[in-house]
Amino acid sequence: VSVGASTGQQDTTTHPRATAGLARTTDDQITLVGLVFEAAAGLRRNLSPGLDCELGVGGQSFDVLLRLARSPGQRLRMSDVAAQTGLSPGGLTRSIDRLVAAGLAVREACPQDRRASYARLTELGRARVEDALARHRSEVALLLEGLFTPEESKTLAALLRRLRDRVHPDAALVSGPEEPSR
Amino acid sequence: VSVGASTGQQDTTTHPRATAGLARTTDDQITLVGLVFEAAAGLRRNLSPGLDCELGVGGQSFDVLLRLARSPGQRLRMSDVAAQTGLSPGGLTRSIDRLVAAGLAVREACPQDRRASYARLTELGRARVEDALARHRSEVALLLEGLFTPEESKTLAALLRRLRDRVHPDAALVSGPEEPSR
DNA sequence: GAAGATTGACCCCTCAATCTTC
DNA sequence: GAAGATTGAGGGGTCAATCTTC
Repeated sequence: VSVGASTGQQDTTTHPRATAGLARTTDDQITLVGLVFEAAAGLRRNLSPGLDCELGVGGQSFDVLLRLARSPGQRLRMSDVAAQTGLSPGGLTRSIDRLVAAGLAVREACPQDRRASYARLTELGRARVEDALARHRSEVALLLEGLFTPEESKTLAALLRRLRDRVHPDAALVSGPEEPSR
Repeated sequence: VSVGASTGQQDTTTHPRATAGLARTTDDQITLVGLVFEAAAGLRRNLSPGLDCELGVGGQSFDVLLRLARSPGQRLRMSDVAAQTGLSPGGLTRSIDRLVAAGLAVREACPQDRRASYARLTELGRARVEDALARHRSEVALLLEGLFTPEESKTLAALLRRLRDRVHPDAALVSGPEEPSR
């Protein structure tokens, strides 16, 4: 996808008609969506390399690893991870395959429902997540240094959270307080 | 990449210690970055199908097409498109390949620099972009209906633009006022 | 030698079909 | 029959190597 918000600060009325008839009416909403995509892509390109080398399994696995790490018992059912991360079932299967191959996670059978299975972080996996998270923190801090005041940061987070809850509500589902398990 | 901002509204103090020792200290900045990724992923999954079927060439080409459409003469040098979209040179080559195969764009030699080449939208390409943009507009409007007040929308866009300019400055580079070209 | 573009090798995701278990 | 998970096929991306032109 990726939609362009592109045009600089003074979007409208820069170029009455850009050569042909393509309207330059940059709807606020289209611009907004484009900015989200561009910001995400920019962040990704800035932050991926660090996570990649820290995890050894492609930075895209970080999301999955983090979800597991934040869950009680460091384990989650496959389909729950898929819902939270937004990955397709197939994509998640392969993602867990890689983590298993790297020794960062293991699969466990689910006694209550023999169709389902859990993915659980290994000790190595837990350690790697912590390392990667630490590095991620410092890289983010460096990248965003001086960009927002605390209030701005708060405002941005609140608005983004509202957007996220609209377009990807499952991402907010954290495993919730269950019995500490084991 | 994709980092989890995950936890719902009441982030902190939901789960004093999630079974093991992984700190639940959700730094504001980490959360912010995670929210950007989650919002972008959510928007993508909501909006891609529409663009896909409207363009016939995978919705991810929309960004490239839009950049071309917004440029004078509907053409841009390959490397400029790559910089604006954030695609790698190789990725852009293949993306243009697909557009050419679909009849939406053509390659043109650059007289001033025989190393470079232009990608230019065909008439069909221009028409498709307009159709896709129209559909995109209505889908976005539907998706974001009632989410933000105009002021909130403005605030969010301003903050996101600042973030985007930090992490992906080239995205703002629009071809700028040149001679209308033909 | 550096820059613009392309190609080959490879990684990762999605979709649809399949199998098992509810 | 529906849900959870996996697999095969295929699309689309990156990186490194290469070729041409500056």
